[in-house]
Amino acid sequence: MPNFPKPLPEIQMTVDVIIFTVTAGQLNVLLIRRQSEPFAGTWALPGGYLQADEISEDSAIRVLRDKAGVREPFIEQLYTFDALDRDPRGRLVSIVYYALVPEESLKINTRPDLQNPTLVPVTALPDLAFDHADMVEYAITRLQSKLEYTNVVFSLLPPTFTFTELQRTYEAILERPLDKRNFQKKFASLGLIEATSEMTSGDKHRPARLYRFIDNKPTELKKFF
Amino acid sequence: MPNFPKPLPEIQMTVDVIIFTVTAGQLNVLLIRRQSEPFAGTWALPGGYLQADEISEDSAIRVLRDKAGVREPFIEQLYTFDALDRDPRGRLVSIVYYALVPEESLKINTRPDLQNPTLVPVTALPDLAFDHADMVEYAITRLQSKLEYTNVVFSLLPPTFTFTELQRTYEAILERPLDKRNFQKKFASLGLIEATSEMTSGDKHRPARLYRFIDNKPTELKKFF
DNA sequence: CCAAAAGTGTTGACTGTACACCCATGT
DNA sequence: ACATGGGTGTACAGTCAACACTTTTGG
Repeated sequence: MPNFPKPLPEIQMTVDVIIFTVTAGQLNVLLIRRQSEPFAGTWALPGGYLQADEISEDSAIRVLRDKAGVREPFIEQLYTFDALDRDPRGRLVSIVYYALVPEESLKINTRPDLQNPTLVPVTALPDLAFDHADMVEYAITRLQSKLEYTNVVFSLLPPTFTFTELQRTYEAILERPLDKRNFQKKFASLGLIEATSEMTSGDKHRPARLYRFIDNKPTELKKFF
Repeated sequence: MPNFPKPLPEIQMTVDVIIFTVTAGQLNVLLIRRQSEPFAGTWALPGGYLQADEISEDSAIRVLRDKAGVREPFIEQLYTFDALDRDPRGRLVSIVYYALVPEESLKINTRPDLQNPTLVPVTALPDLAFDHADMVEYAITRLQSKLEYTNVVFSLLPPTFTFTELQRTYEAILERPLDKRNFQKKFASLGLIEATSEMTSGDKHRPARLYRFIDNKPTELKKFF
């Protein structure tokens, strides 16, 4: 390639991961507190250097395991951020992934030596190190549109769930209320979920039917919402 | 980050670019013929090494200028490919962009010392070097869905165009015929284009009205097709 | 006058949206 | 008995999809 000088070794690569989960009707992101400079003490996304013998997706999966105790996440590459000034240490290119995790499969160990991994609602994000705020913003946009034409929501829910839990998950991410009757009609007609014979119990109201996803595989749909 | 060893310098980065244009009702990709090993003599996407002082998008824009003579393209990051065995020379991570270019703004110089840049219809792609076939396939899928909910098609058309040219562009990319009356109704109702006072002439049939896009900025739309 | 592409409306099916009341349970 | 969320149907509006003939030009 005539007009490209030879490869330069000064560029280093990192992988950052945006771990989403929905708790109590809120969309949350997992953040860590940086121990070292730059941005020591500031909240940031978990991540690390890309290893020469590891693909970036595996690297992201490793971060998920170490920081959130999650083993089989939904994970997808989001974007590669490579602005020249994004890291004061020099040219660092970051391949960013986002992951969707059901609340109950999270096993977060907030030990300081693991950088205090903490769930933070996206509606109340603190200042973030580097360009991590841009990354989160972009990931939310992507997640919102992904919800509308795929079945990825199953990655955020436990094996069985009520219609209301499903609807609350959508509402948390789309940040708008949905009509209960229309939501149920729509979802029922998609054929993605089926009723189980189980009902909730112990709540101080009428028990709710539990449903499950028929297959837990990412699928594209025509239209959604 | 306790469980990440220190940065390793052995990873190198490249930028590859998928340049799309529509000619004669066909979607084409610009390919070059590799001069050097590996894959010498094989068709490949144009690209080059990422420079330490240049962001990947500018690198992609430079490729466009050098190989296709294009100055103000629509360009978007597609995906970062980093499989361990994607390049026999070692660990090379490629940030891939795709660009949309109107036929008449292309100035391709097929000189062998510029690696014979050549437009090839996507329906008749030769074997490609590295994982470039995967890249093209993914880019086509992305382009198809992008067409359905954005106005990016303007990047593939000249400043003024007929309704039929617009429709043929959609058909070339979506790879299916569209109904003429429904297409015109739909597009007219979107308010993206306006009639000029000009008509085509010299064709051996009735002249057609020429239209233009009201603004040439990427815009998201509700629904499209 | 023939060939070629331009231009133009209507109908029926389907999909989306708005909206309110009774039910089953725990306290 | 009351409070809480569960569960259900209808009507109207908007959008989508199918479909064919007349017009204008060049040759």
